[in-house]
Amino acid sequence: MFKCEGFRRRRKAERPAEILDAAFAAFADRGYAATRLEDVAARAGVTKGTIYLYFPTKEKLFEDMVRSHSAGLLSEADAFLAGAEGTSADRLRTLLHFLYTRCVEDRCGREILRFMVAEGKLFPQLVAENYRDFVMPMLAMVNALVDQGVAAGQFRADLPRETVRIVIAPTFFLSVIRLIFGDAPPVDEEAYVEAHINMALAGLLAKPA
Amino acid sequence: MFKCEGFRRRRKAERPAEILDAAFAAFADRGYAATRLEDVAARAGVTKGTIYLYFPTKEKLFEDMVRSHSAGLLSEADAFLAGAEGTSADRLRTLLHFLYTRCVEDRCGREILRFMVAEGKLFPQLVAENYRDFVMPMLAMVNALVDQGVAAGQFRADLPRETVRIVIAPTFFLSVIRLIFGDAPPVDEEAYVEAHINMALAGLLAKPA
DNA sequence: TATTACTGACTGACCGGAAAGTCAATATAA
DNA sequence: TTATATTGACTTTCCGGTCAGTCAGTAATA
Repeated sequence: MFKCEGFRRRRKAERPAEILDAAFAAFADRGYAATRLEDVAARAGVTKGTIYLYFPTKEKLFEDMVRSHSAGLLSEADAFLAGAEGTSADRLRTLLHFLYTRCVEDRCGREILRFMVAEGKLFPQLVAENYRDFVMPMLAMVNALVDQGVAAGQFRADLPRETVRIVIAPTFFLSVIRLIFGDAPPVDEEAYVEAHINMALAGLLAKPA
Repeated sequence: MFKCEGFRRRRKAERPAEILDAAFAAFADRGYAATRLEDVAARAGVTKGTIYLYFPTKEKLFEDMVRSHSAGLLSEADAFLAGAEGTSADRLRTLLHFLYTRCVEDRCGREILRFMVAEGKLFPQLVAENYRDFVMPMLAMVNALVDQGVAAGQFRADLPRETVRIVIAPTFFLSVIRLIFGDAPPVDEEAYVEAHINMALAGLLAKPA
């Protein structure tokens, strides 16, 4: 038997997401330990008691927040790359562009990285989950792209293992820079991205015969 | 009139360093907010009251700890690079080797990065200091190396700006990986370093005529 | 050398405020 | 009137910071 839809019911359905969003903002701002649940509550426009109607503890709230904010990134990457056409070099450019916009530019992607670095020790399960569900498939995706490039004769055949991680490392570096320096990082981002693509292709492309 | 040297005097001289070391271990383990001064005291083999004989507040203790643990890194790098001989490529290898051993392998270097990412917002002055005293001179050093390589005709002349940051980015990436995953990171480090040097040189070296 | 007086590094009990988590009371939609 | 989403005061625990007291180690005296 379904209850009638109404205002209270709608609130109840929306509360968890509202609280999770508030939690993201609060935890990102001050870190797990220093964030008070009353801060989270205030941001969500409720009081502390309400949070406990939907989340049993502060820890669980944090974990659910990270999960809800990292889900979806991967499928997005998949879709983004599936639509990419052209040479292997073109597809690599597309991928790096995606990483820069979605994982560096976008605050959510960055802050997830901060949570991993800053709070990972307290939430080892969350770290493992994130690696399994996001990092590994992402690396596999890049690996596949590189393998295709090699198979097509466009990329060098003698690439050392781990080359893929080297290729994407600069995106993480810029993320870290922005985590540390906020939105006014001491880096010329446009030139940085250009230098990155330049160097990645120099390392990957097969020498013209 | 100088007092006689004695046991008590010696302790007093050594206490600050002992407390700073204990603080490093404690803060690195649990983060700034979650670390209790009694943890620090216990690690140093004293009680909380003693800490306050040498440091006015928890914040100041943290700041002094970071300063004491990041000082020296730069002069070390300077010395390391000054002793490097050979081609520009050789000198670059030497530099990357230094970064990997001193800033990635060594726990101290890594944890400083964690402090910047995790606690930087609370200690903006510390961030600025670290950038000014360590990151900037370090970048200048690498820049000088690259410029020499270009001048000597060993490196390409048309390198985009920010290339230097791209070159050292993979060392930071590995640091982050180890901060997140501890001492058993899901990376083949030897292959990683090889791939890094390989790609850096591919991007930098002038094409043989 | 033996005794005594003194110093100061160190202690640990204590305070006040803050924050996680609880629950009886309230308010409001139906 | 009933059901329930929400509140906010309350309890408990914890921790940064304080300070009066302790006692090992040193110097002065006999």
